[in-house]
Amino acid sequence: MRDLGVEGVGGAVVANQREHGIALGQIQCPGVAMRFDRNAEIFGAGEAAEYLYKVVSGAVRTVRFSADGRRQIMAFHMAGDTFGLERGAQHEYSAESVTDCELIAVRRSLVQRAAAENIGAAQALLQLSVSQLERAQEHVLLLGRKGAGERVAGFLLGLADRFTVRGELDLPMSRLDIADYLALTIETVSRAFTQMERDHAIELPSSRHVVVCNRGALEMLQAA
Amino acid sequence: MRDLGVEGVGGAVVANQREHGIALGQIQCPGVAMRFDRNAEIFGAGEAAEYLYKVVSGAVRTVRFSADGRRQIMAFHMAGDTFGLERGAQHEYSAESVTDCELIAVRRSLVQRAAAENIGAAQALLQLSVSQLERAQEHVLLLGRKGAGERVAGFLLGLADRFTVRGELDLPMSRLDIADYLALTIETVSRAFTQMERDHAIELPSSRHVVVCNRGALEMLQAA
DNA sequence: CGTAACTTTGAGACGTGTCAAATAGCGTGG
DNA sequence: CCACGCTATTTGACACGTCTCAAAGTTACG
Repeated sequence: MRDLGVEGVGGAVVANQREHGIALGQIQCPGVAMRFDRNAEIFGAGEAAEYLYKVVSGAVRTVRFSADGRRQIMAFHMAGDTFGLERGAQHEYSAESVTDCELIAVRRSLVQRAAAENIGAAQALLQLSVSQLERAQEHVLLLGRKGAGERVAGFLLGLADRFTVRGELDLPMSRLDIADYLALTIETVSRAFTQMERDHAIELPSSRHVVVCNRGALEMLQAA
Repeated sequence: MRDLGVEGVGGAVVANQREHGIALGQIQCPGVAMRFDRNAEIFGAGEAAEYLYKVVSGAVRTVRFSADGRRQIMAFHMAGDTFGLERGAQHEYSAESVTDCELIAVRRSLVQRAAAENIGAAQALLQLSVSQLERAQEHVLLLGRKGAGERVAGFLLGLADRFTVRGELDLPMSRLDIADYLALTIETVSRAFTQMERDHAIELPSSRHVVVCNRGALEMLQAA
């Protein structure tokens, strides 16, 4: 199996925490601040699902492995995003840090109590779940009905919408992470970047730094 | 664009209804029974999302179209399944009957009120949403990390787990529906069925009737 | 019995994966 | 500050799987 270089070390609980919890509607669920180095395992598939997490800084990926070990990244979670929602008592997927990152972890029991006692909290939780469902459906459409170039263009547009600073975008994740999210190989992802550069849709001052110079061209490429 | 033969006719409200609503926890949300012919549109993407639906009999597919008209079936919903959950006020996808079917439609406002007044109902709704999220993630894994034969085998196993009667399975959907769910072509799906028959994993007395004679072999094929 | 829709089968084209190698980038230690 | 080594990325040539196009076969239904 491919060595993914994920460290087995746990995250350090940060003593001097400024962030206090996760807001669910009006309710603030108190939580613990944690810090992880890049490529650390936050939780693994099969472990007890004890916490709901919110990203304070950095980036996190949620990952599933198929029976024979092929890796599929389900989602990237950036600052402000929440992850760790589960139906049962165990995690169905694992979560790993993409970069060094800070998280807030709230005990699931607290979340459940908040939802049981406060309508707004319950609604916020439902909202969270349904919007993740929508993102997953978008992902299905991407994988099912788009070619390699279209997937990469769509991926960049999705990131650009949320994180572009003056037309510039810093990718926290490697080509391998992008490939495993888009169900391609690193070679194909790399070729797609190169092609988009040739088409003057983007510029690549460095491999992790993207300048979107022609959004329209990207949207054309995204097509599908 | 491919002609999918979906009729524009609405569903008839059944006067003499025996099913009365959808259960959410302890709460029974009263609804209206409806009937649709096969390949009828139940709702379209972009329409106002007024109802939550439950399948009483028959089968329903939820569908999204990519910008250039390629069709992706997100899920099949069989008797007992619920669909129509949305984040916003509009449907993000459309729903069509696969076969003649009977549904219960409950006004969203009633569902929301039930969830606001009753903890159990809110929890049931969340449960519904998270389990659909889990199914969508499984779908992502299927599309992202499996080959044609593996997808078809996985599809059959998923159906077989829920609807096998004495090792026999009746497929309500056409090869085209299966192809559009698995992101393959009808030709590739057909070849996969033929191959599984050659491998003595299944028998095909008719194209819609599957006898699973070697579940282990199917699980091998599903591999991935 | 005839017709239309659905399914199966075949041959060849195309896109992405695989394998191999060159290049660029980055942190570490001298 | 530079040299080194390691990792990440890019590029190329070729293989393989699925799609496309075409046609034959099957089933359902009037």
